[in-house]
Amino acid sequence: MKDQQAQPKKLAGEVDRAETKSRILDVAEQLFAKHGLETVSVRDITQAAEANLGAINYHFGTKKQLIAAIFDRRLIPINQERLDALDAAIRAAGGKPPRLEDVLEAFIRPAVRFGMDPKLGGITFGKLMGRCLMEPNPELEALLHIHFEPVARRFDAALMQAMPHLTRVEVFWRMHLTVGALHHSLLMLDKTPPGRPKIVIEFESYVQRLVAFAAAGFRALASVKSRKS
Amino acid sequence: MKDQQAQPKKLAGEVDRAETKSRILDVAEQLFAKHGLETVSVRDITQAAEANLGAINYHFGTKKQLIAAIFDRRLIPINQERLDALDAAIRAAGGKPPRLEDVLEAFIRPAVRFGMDPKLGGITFGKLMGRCLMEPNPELEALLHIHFEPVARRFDAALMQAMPHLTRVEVFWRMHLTVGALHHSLLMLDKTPPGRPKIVIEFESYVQRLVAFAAAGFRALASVKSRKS
DNA sequence: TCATAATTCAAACGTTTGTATTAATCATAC
DNA sequence: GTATGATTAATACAAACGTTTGAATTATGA
Repeated sequence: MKDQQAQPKKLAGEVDRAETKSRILDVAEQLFAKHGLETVSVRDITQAAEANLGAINYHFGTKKQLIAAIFDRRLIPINQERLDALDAAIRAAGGKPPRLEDVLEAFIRPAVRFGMDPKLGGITFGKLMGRCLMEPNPELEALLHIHFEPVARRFDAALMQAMPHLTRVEVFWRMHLTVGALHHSLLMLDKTPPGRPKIVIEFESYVQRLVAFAAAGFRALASVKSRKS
Repeated sequence: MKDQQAQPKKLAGEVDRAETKSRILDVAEQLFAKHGLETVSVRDITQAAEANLGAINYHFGTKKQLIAAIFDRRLIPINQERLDALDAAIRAAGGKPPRLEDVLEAFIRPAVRFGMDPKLGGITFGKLMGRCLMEPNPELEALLHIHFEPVARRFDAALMQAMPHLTRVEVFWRMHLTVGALHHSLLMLDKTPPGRPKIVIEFESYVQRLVAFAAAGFRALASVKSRKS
């Protein structure tokens, strides 16, 4: 019935509209980002994607597997670009420890770049990611762990080189503060500040702000131990 | 039937166990913090609280009103303590602008203090708060807005005095990065770092870390505009 | 053209959800 | 005690959920 879907479609009258499967992926990503994983039902998705109710179960198996597919599609390129950028930062340092700002930028920039505007308007996946980092769903947690574990390992090592005075636990700590700030800001980007006018974000300066904020935090906390406690 | 619940109970054989209503509040707070608002059903709560299924609807009206009651119970004292601490910081400055660290500590310390250990083990409300800040539930958003709007207004003003070079939008921005870092860290506190041993947190040094991280971020970003963009 | 596989479709399944209902129990005031 | 209002209890309800099913439809390869 649906076993050999290695080649879901050979070649036929395409161009009319995207395949059902990818249409569902796009629509589901947007709805999940806007309203949350549990709030959005498979009926919401299939209706918005102009597909049949059974389409999600047919193409993905279950709702959870659809969610996993959405994360796979975004997280794999994001984390690949992170590792590439980290390699470049280490290479640029030429034997010496990499610059703290370069390491942080290697981590932050891909999240912002892929988090926004993949032909869908706005921040979409960035918001989805922010929400799901906070959610207690254990299966989702396991999925994210698989994606992030190798990335975290390499960035931890690089950060310990860039900040030799910090222990592993302290780097772990500060990195989590950075991740929190990053994703919270991605989520808040389209909220209006106290003064009504909508906030405008320019990609490059946004990344620089985040990097500067995080880098300062890393350096400041390096001396907190000698100041207090 | 249940209209005049001004005096839910006069005075009788208490001490055996807490009232049903407050028992539900405690249990629901813990379950919501651990598993999320949508995942936990009213049946989960009433069973864990050893109450009848109808108890939530009887005492609170609806599940959403129970959630609102949970937030009211914690947020009112937290934000009151924030405002008191802010007053103290301004008073301590004696006419001059308050110290940045004092303002940030006035905001952060109550969240950590009330977020953890109100006779329940662990971080409980801190986690719940972190999750719900990210959630797209519009009614919840409205509830949080009511609680935070006056607090945000006063802290914005104080931060603009402490950092006179920053515009209102820039303060808004940085404050959100700080809030993101704060709540993400509260959520992550009981996760284990890469090295297996569970992380131990000491209240005072934890607060100082967060304050130092945020203050450094505020100061660093003050000069980002002249550096780039 | 015909057989075969892939996809779509409409309908139904069994759970679980939050809430409402109605009667029983309890404590208090007269 | 007895009447009154507050609480608890057991059950019922309609709606929504994710998933399954089997037939109808479409596209593909011989």
